[in-house]
Amino acid sequence: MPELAEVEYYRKTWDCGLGATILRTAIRHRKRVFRGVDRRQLQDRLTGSVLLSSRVKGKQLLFEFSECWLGIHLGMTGKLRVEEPSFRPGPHDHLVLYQPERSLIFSDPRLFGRIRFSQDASEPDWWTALPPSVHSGEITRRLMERFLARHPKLSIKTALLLQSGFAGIGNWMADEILWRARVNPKRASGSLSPDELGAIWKQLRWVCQGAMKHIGRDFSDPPKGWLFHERWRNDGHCPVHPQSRLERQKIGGRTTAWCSRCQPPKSNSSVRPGASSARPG
DNA sequence: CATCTTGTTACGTT
DNA sequence: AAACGTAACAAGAT
Repeated sequence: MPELAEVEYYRKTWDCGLGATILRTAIRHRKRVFRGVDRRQLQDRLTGSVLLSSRVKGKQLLFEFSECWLGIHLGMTGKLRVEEPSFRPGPHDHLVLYQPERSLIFSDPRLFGRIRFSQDASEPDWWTALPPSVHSGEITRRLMERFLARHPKLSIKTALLLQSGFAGIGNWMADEILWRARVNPKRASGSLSPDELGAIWKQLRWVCQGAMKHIGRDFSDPPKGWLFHERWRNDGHCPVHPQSRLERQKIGGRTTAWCSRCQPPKSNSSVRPGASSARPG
């Protein structure tokens, strides 16, 4: 589930543990979320250390401790949460950090998530090597266009899901952006006009900002009018064309929803009914 | 029982 | 060498 704003929300759930010591830890051994990590070392280092800070980059999380760094990727079903100090982990609770006043929990039933670990003095290499978040300001329209030019044959939907270029964008955000930009998800990245690229850029920023404001703040849904509310439904309809059933198809292996009226297969740049009033931004 | 899933990654092909 | 397409990963929901 977690994309940009969901990941930011989960990052904040552990804020209550900032400045507090880890008294002990519990992990589920033999789980693939720890692949490549020395579990013993992880537990030794975390025990007695203090949670100092946290940061997010795309869908990746980094927690700074006084003795080490803990990286978390939530995968498809990962979550962070907080429970009482006496918490007893269940089958999907892979890492528990016990503090005097609470326990911090990482759980992930589907095991696509991943834990990373480092004892380096400064930010670990695997963190600094990650591309900046798509909404960070380091990503410019020029960078976006250069990235798309390197993947000219990919559908724009598939390209938006590449974390090397759009760190943080996930399946629903990509659909939301393309619907608002009125670009058909199957369009080849290399076929997009400057106007279409401009619309994608604008809506990319708008959707990121809106997601952070609503979901990132308290995990509340985005406002009415977002494709978000319709795209999961089997009988979802376009928010601006209530009579138009959303198209649904797999593109690049992911379920994609779009409105055939807003997002026709070929661009029709001449006529865009309702373009000015129907959508924010 | 069959099919679906809001994410990567490995691997073979172009 | 890159870019590209697809299977695989695992487990719960429908």
